[in-house]
Amino acid sequence: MDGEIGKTGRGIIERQSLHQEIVSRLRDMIIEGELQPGERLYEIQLCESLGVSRTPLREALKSLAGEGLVELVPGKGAVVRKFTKKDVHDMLVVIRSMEELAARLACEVASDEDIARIREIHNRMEAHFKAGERMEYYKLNQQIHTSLVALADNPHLAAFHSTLQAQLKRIRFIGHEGPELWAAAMAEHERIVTALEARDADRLVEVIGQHLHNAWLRVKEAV
Amino acid sequence: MDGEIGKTGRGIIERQSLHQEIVSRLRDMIIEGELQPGERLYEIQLCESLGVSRTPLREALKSLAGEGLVELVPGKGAVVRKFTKKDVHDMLVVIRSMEELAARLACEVASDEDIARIREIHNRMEAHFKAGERMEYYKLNQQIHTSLVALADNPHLAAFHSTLQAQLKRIRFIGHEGPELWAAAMAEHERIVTALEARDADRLVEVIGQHLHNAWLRVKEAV
DNA sequence: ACTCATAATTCTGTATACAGAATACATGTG
DNA sequence: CACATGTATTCTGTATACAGAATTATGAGT
Repeated sequence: MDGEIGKTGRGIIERQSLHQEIVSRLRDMIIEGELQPGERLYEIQLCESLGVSRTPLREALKSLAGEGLVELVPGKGAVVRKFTKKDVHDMLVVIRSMEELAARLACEVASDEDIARIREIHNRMEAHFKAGERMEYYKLNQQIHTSLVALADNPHLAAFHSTLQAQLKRIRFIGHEGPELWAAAMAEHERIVTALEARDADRLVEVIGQHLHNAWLRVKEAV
Repeated sequence: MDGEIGKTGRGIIERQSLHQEIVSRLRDMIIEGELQPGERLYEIQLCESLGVSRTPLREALKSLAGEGLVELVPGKGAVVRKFTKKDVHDMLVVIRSMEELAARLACEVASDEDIARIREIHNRMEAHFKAGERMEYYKLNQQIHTSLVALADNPHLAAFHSTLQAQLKRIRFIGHEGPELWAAAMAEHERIVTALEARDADRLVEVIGQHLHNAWLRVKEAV
């Protein structure tokens, strides 16, 4: 594979700052489980596999620490952050509250076009669901939640939501629910989009709350 | 003044990692307005004033970028983040939602001793209010909000709240309300603590929501 | 064989050095 | 005098080098 990024990306786009590239690269490695929770990150080792020197790598690790994906132990270095069951629960409580807030705001300020776009994503997601394409479904699932929060037109809320979602991604990646739970999640999404289209804030909040409560039930055993 | 930190702190405590020291030092400089919003941060200049080399300084800037206090413009470096009126409003909306969530959780899980400790902080704050000691009041004000969130026993919520509070600190620092607004804020705090002691979640949420809504009214002109 | 001490190695933390990009300034031209 | 262009300087981005701490390996003593 040889995934060096040091000399790639020189083509059409003038490269979007090496820093960002290292960060998102490492983020993906953590989320996809290539770097496992609790695993110590040896700098030189990572440098070689990424084709970068230590200085930018260390800076990237500092950024990831800010996102809560790695932990910096002084004198020991970086470790992939480990989440306990309580951590996951706590995070879901917070993300639920954030999405509920976003829901209320979105019902007020979102344009009809924005809402239509959500419906469109939802439809595509349903297609992947029916086709049993887990990965594609999963990605659109993330996207629909992100888009919903974006409708609230509150960048700060969106930022917090985004980092929380990144932290949870790793967990949800594991949480392979069976077909019946999957179908239930899909149905919840349908209710969410419907409530949004009706701009029924109270109902939307209730449905989203339920959806994330169920999300906890779905993953709680897996953690 | 000569506030170098490169060779200090070698005494009793073995020094709490230079990185953290630089970060909190810069954070203070930003919050207290020594580094003004929009101001470009020249690395070498900062290095000299802090007595540190560029490498750890740059790493600290990356951390601060994660906290949202500085902005990293690729090819240009770090700039103290500038907040618009909408930014401040958006942040207060989010922090309000977080504190409301914390309030509900706190009413359930907080111990009587924890609540008593909040009352104790409140009393000290009231004393400073009566004595007209703004700075001491201000610090305890921050502390009481932080402590309230801590009662919810949700570290993730607490972390987000903390970074938001840091970002807002700079603003509130400016927002010097007159005596009558100050008294109103004090009265709101009294109601908050009372509701907490009664573990009346609904009322607590309402009062906190009002308090932060008023906080917006108090600072909106100053931004 | 086990334990403790000591040496060797490895890794982190920091400083310095160099290359490329951005900015500012000065000079020349219409 | 305005504007463009070339040059010089400054700053960022990255790599390398060195010092100190942590970890692991080694060996002597019991």
